[in-house]
Amino acid sequence: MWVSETMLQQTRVDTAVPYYERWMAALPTVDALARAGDEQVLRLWEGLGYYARARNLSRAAREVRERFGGRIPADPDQLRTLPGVGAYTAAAVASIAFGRDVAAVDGNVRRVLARLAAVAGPARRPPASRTLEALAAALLPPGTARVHNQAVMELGALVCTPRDPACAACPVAGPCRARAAGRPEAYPERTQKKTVPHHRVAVGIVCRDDGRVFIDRRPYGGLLGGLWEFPGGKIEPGETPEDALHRELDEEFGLRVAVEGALGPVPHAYTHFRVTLHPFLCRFASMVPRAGEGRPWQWVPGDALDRYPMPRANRKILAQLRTSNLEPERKRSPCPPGSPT
DNA sequence: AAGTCGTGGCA
DNA sequence: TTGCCAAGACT
Repeated sequence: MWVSETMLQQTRVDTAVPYYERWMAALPTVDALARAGDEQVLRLWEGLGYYARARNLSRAAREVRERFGGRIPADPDQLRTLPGVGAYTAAAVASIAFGRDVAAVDGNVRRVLARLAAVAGPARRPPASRTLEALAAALLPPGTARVHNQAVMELGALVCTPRDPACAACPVAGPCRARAAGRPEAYPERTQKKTVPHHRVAVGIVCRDDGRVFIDRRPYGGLLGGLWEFPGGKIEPGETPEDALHRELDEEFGLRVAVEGALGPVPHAYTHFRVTLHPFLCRFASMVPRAGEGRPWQWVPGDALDRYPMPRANRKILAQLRTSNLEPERKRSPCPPGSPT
């Protein structure tokens, strides 16, 4: 339940299911998770997004071992102290896995209750959020949390949907005040969205004559933290993609390359900005590594790239490379033949 | 309180 | 193409 609820944060069930099956097969117990390395954990998580969830999950497994004797606590307040476990996940695990009588309030529940009681204001922020939490607790029939929580979430997911809710099929259409008011989809109130910035990024697939490719590891804590990627960086105003590539490779790694060809631009959308990747196939020329604490990097065989956790956008580039005619003349071995899974 | 943090499906 | 959003947590 803990793993599945974590995977389901901001993620659709259909998306999470195959990841869940694969994860539980590889790491079936808290102890197995506690002993697993971040490399394996992130590889299992690759493609699901919000990678802090995976890092927190393995950290929390170690805490369960050390602080709770290897037993996942049943008390929501204790669950809540584990990294990555917030109010919703604590309540979901406590109620569904352990039968505790606590209301789990997720986005579905907020929407259902906001409509049922016509609660004004953005549902995720006070004072509406407090009203909705109190309402959820008050409407929870004692002794039924395990089924009740899932029923309300399911109602929100299948019937009381964000747009065009199926009120005709709703078991609580009668007392629903938003429906009575005529516009159920007006609840909960939307918060205004900002227009997302768009960045252009140059990316280098840098190959050596021995068929190895350069990758670096993104710092923990930030965007795509802990994942490996092809080097590169933001294209500044007035700069060509190729100029940006040479500048970034030199600045970050002291890496000099010869560009052998360009791949098509790869569009990719993150949560709060969009990027267009401009990938270049490059031949390694020289490298004078920077002194100090740069980010980790290494040369890996092209066919080993699928063993490293990488961002989705990098996999897109790799897939494009395989279907292009841009692969360079080979001296000894292919560069990179990598067949990502 | 408001920003950060992925990805894929859909209109 | 663009915006919206989906079983949130953390800073």
